[in-house]
Amino acid sequence: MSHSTEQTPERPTGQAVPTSADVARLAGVSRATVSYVLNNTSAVRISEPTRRRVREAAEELGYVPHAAARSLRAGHSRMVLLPSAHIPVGPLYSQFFHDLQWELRRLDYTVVQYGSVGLKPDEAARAWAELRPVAVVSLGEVELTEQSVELLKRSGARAVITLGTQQVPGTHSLALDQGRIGEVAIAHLIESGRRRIGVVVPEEPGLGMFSQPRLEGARRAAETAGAAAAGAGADAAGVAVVPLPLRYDEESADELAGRWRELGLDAVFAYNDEYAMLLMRALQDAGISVPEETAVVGADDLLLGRLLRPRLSTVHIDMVLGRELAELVDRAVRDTDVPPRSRRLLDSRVVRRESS
Amino acid sequence: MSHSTEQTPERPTGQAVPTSADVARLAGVSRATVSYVLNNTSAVRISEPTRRRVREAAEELGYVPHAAARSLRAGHSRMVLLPSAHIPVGPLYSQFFHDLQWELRRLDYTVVQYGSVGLKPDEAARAWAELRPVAVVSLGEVELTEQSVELLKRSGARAVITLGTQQVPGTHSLALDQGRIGEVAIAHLIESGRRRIGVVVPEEPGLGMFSQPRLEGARRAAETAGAAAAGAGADAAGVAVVPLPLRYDEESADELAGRWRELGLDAVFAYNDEYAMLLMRALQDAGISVPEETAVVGADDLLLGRLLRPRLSTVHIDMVLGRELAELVDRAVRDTDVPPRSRRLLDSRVVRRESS
DNA sequence: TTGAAAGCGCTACCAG
DNA sequence: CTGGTAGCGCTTTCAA
Repeated sequence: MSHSTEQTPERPTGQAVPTSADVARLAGVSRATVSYVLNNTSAVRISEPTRRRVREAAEELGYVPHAAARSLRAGHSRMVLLPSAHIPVGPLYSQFFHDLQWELRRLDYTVVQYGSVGLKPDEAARAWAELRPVAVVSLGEVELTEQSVELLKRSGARAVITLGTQQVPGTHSLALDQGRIGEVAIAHLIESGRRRIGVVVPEEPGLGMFSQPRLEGARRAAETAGAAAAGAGADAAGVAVVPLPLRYDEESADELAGRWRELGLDAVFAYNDEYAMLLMRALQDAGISVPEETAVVGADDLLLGRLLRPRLSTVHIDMVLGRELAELVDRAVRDTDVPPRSRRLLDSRVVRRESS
Repeated sequence: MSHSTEQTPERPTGQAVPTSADVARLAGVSRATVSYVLNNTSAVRISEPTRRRVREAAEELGYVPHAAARSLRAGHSRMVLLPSAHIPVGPLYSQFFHDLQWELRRLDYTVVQYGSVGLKPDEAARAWAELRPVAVVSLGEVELTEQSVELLKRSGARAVITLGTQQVPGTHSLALDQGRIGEVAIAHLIESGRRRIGVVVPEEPGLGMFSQPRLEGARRAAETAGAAAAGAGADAAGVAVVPLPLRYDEESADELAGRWRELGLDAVFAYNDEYAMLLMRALQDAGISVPEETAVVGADDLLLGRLLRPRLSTVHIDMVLGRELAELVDRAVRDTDVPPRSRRLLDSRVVRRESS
């Protein structure tokens, strides 16, 4: 209310974004001093009165440093970029995501999700590179090619980390090992004496990344069991795995249930709990008894599985800790020489309830 | 493989991020020319051979422009910042989110989600302001105060848009009107002859923003009905609305169902379909018949509601179009003088099935 | 203890 | 048609 600067009506609506120079002027010091004070630069000693004047001036003007200018000067940023696309994901995934962001922030990174819907891999990588992130953590929504990674690294990214099945050179890839989910599900069903096992493969776009590895894992488990049984001379050699395309709607489920008997299946791994609920309903409506005639296993261990009747057996997934990943990012950023290696960070186990 | 620049082994691992100067050098032109070519500046004509040389050089080096430098120079960015927190949200919300991003990108904005978990309103606003976004679209995860908005605007944000119930001065606030959801649900139940109506209020943190308005809407509907009935001399004056705190787990639901009869309720609006499923299961297990003894209404019109028995009545929510919002953002950014006004962009209607 | 000045990468004026 | 150059906001030597 009492500042001489008020008499400059050249900018109608207070459009001027205050800079450190403005702060310096108001505090009667140089821009350098402002920078020292506001960043608590320890290498230099500023008198307490000066500090206060600077701080008050900054407060007064509502000064906020310009991140772009800062990182331009510094030659690097502390931005971790998480590409995000449109994937329908459950509470597990989103919890993990949340933890990751939280931990990265604790380590003083600026976490930014970059919506990359509908961009081709190289376009996407380019767009990310423009922001000069210090690290990119791709949860697999967007496919990374080798040259994408190359581009990112050339643009200053000190760590590129991928979650998912892709194994791209130059990245730290954390295998979420979706295959294991299918594997344990099918192993459980075989152990329960089932022999012709359906595996639901959602037709929704964007889910292939999860469903394909699960299907492959299922096949692996069947082969393993077959080989073991053959070796033992048992009769289990003939385990069949049948892919079952399914859309997430009633019509598709009813259609599938309608031809269930001709498929001759005695069990199904339904991709996840939600698809399991859908399919189980359709099966029951079609007069197929669960688990007697057909066993059903979901995945994700959602609450809703316990609410169904029969209670749904499911694959419980231990999601990688956001904390662990955050620390990997930090280490990779600090020592560029952490060798890009793969680790598996997801384990799965069957929770048997009543549907299998 | 054949460049004279290869003989500069000063930087071991190709650490150098190529700049426009590098491109210029390689192409044998000035940095200005590089800029013109790469931005297709129409105000200036560059010969085709030169253009090609520049493009090839850029390609060669893997040059990617530095967004920070660019926007520093330009004095503004085209970044739209979406604060994101940890809210368990359904497919509606995430579809909307996706559309919004898509449309904003079409309008040539850079959309960035900024994880703002655990930041106080003013800290958050400051962090956002450092990035100098041209617009901020808060979907309500983080509370915006009047001075937050002031700060953002002073930092160059030309539009601050809030979705949610908050009505902050200086923002375009799009009322998602959660209240209306409770309103239509309760109106429907009253119309069906129910008089003592429970309203589930989730205890999960972060949901208050949705649940409180829904509860208030429910109360409003009850009052309205009461007044109308009193005016008509009818016996409906005594509509009671009872808040029912509930955690999203079986224990909490069983506990609630256990004292259901003493609550003397003949209907319940269960916040959404998932809570409805949880509660309905608990009620049925406790021997309460649905809908005879107690009617149940959910919200969100999820597929799972149709899979339940009885089929779940629900409130279908017409979510605001991402497209519409994107256009509002664009208009607000271009004409600063679009008056910040409120609009309601969500409508709701009851889908009656079997549970009510 | 503080100030002057250089320069990060980029674009937009003006000269040539 | 192309090149030189100033300057966006910031940090950080180097001098005073």
